[in-house]
Amino acid sequence: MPQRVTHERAECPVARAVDVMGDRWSLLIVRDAFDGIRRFSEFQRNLGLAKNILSSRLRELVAHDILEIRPAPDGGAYHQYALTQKGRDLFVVLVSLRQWGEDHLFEDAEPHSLLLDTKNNRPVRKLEVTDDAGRVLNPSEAFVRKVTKARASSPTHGASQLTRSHVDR
Amino acid sequence: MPQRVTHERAECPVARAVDVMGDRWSLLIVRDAFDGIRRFSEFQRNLGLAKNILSSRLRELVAHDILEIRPAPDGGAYHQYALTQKGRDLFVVLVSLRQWGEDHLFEDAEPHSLLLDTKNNRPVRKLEVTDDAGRVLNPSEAFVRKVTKARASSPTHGASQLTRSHVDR
DNA sequence: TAAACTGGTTTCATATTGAAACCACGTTGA
DNA sequence: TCAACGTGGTTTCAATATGAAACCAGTTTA
Repeated sequence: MPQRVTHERAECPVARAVDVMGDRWSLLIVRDAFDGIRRFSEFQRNLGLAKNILSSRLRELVAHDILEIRPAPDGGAYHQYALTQKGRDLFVVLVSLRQWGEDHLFEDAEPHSLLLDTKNNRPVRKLEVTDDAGRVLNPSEAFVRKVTKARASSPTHGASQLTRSHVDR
Repeated sequence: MPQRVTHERAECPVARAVDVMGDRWSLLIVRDAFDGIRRFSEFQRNLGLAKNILSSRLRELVAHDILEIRPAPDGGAYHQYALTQKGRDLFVVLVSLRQWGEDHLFEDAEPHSLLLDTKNNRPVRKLEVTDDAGRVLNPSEAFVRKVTKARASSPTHGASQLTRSHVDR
């Protein structure tokens, strides 16, 4: 009985983020929102996904406070889906995915859309991971420190949090 | 008849990237690979996903040249899954997701793992999108320019590439 | 006032996911 | 030496998610 595996309570922020945004449509919906798309039918036309799926994804994104519903600005009957601050903060994620895609998912001569800055119409700079002094870090120069159990007051002291079910799946 | 919608040939690099990495497991497998995980059973134990799914995801990641299979370093019978350069280039994507998760998916007092730089054990700096001169850009200061049809030699001249099926779905 | 559009929901078929059983091979270790 | 165990899977089958299409109520538009 496969119920969807969830990482909602994971201690790893990547896992939680993937839990929320790690599907085939949510990130593309947010991308379109950055491009100014606001209405159901626009999303649907642009993305070419089924209406029921779009409906369900929009509902989830609103529930996660990534999009919010606003009344139509012209007083019309419909409403809009707009990015919240939490949604706008996905900008870097989208840019990183875009840059990786540009670098690795297109043939050399193949054209792709470009992210330009409004001021001088030039491509955005390549993102880099840096230390707190601004020095560029490659993957081998960083590591993940697992959450440290609260010192001297650990509730479930010795028991590893990594313990998992022991069935053979 | 729902066959999986694909964005393989999209002109938008984000769409292609999501097509490859936009599922519940691929990014987490790559995350674990960054943490030094190499073996089938380690991935399985760490992620707690079913073996058939892991098997299929590893196969896809290898097919996409994000992971590669290497012989066991100790000459053993098993083999390893190691990141390729294309896989290592996902580092920024993972870091951006991590930072978004840290900022928006944890309660204030709730502990989470941390990405530190090896040199001085301090958290990595927050990623920022900048223009080509290094000036920080917020989402409203950038825009996507769609691929421009080759000037003066457009093959399918007037036909919009955004045309989609017209059925009501 | 009828036609078209908007923003959905419902229905139903197919695809994907997940758990568990199974399996071949290699290694321990008694 | 041979039984038990671990590894790295594949197979089977049930449950869930996705997608296409039909449907629908309310709103514009002609």
